[in-house]
Amino acid sequence: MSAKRVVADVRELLAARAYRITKQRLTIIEEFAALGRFATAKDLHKRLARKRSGIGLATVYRTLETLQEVGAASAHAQPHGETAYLFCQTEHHHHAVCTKCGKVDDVPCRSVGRFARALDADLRFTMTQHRLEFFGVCARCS
Amino acid sequence: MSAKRVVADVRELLAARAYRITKQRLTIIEEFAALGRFATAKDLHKRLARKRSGIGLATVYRTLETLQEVGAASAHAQPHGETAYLFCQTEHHHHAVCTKCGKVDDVPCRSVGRFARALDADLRFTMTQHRLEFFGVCARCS
DNA sequence: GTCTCTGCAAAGGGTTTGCAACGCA
DNA sequence: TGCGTTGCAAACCCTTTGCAGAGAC
Repeated sequence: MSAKRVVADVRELLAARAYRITKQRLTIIEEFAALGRFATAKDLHKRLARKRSGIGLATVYRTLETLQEVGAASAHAQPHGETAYLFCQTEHHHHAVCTKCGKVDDVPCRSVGRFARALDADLRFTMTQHRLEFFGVCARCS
Repeated sequence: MSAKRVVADVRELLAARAYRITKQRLTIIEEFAALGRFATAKDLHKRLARKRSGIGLATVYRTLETLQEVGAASAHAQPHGETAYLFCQTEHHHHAVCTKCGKVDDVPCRSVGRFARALDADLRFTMTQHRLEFFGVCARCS
């Protein structure tokens, strides 16, 4: 998917919820979408600063929040307190994170039914939600 | 496993790494192990305060850190910044969290091989680590 | 023109750290 | 007795908020 296409898609998501299309939001979305990996608000802010965008850190935070709201980003709290964000527009799925280059692939959600059945049988636990994360080495790095 | 047994086990883990067995650490371990669910440092601190233990919040944090180090606790960063800790001594496994009562069951790590093979086939991604979390309703709550 | 959004700086909240007193080994 | 541990308070760091001016629609 081209960068232009991605920006256009998110633009629609924003418009659909009556969010305004501002220069700052477009700039952030462009940078964020092109990244293809987890980034903290500070990471993004630093990258935007290099381009002399003049966008404030608070705006980055507010935009990331908005993107989550319209379903174009997901947030992942990290052990030491910072939150890592990932640009992702697709339905429910999981992530395969390359531990070498940091790139994140989407993993469709399959085979979870097996777990659900095993849980019900073993613990009489009825699963309603799940979260899976995979870490390893991607094709390019191996 | 009895409470005494659990405390004795952790005592050994601490001693093995030359950590000192202090009154505060034992008190925290007892409270934490009996809980059987996620707790933040503040949660534990509040519970300990009720028992007039006089243990400081910083000590709770330091003890939780130590427990992670010896493999008796795991930390889970939460969306809004707080970290939830779970007392757990067993090998690599996963958690089934009851969304009604908050109790956490351990889930042995099975069937992950399937995911690994699928990832390798689809994305040429070599999985080295994974993290699975399940949410739902436990036996007692259903 | 209205009402949302932005940038700045200050406030907020969780966690860590410095230090003197304490207490386990 | 020596050195790890504790309690307190201050420091830290990430994130959120208040507000006045700017900008989208």
